[in-house]
Amino acid sequence: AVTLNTVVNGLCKAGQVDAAEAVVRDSAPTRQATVFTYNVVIDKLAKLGRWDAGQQLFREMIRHGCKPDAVTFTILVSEACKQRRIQDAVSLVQEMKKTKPCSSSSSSSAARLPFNMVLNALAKSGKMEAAEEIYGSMEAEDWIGCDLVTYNTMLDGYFRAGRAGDGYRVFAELLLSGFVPDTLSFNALLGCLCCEGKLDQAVATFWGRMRERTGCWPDAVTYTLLVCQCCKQREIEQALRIAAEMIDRGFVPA
RNA sequence: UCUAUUUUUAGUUC
Repeated sequence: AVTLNTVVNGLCKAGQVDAAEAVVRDSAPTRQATVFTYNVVIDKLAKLGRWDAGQQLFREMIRHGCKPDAVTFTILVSEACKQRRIQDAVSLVQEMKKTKPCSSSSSSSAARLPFNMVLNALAKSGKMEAAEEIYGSMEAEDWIGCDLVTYNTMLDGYFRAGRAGDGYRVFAELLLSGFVPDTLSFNALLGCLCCEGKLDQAVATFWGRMRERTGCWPDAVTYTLLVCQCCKQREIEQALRIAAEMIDRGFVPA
């Protein structure tokens, strides 16, 4: 098995993917190929944009009793997202949920990665119903779970979809799960408040809750968001106050 | 062996 990995790895590095694929395929009856072996080739195929070939090998590994791990799914999902094949990415992650890859490279955070990637792709394309479904299954499965990135991604999705109410709900869920919101969480929350026209609450949050016991500070995004929103609402005084702090802290106006 | 996993931008004029 070690030598097979070495050969396959070498072939891939030398750009001989087809040969590598053939070697892995021929070795199937001997069961010498490990997840690692398959991952190397599937990754190379993905990098070359050969989606179908990658899928095929993925199916083959399963058929031959080699169980894909979190890395396998990450390879395929990241490639699917890159190619805007959102539906494929969703299907992969659903399949992963069913097969529940265990041990080896499947620490909880490794398992979470492809799910977060899909969530991001969905949030970016406004498909929040689909995102919500995945998010729900992450919460439900203890071997996956949600992390700050998960919550921030959902928050951002709802913010850009203009769905403030759902944004607040996710923010509450973040807190309920015991996470401490960071600057990104607050930026999305502030965005939700602004898009609902609750500028006063956004400003209050900015000066208050955001810096209390969270240890997080406004960043360039926070300042841009609030200064622009204040200007839009003709709250020039407030805009200037915020801009002043921004300058104080060494941020340069764009 | 994988990683595109999370954030912003007003008004004016045309």
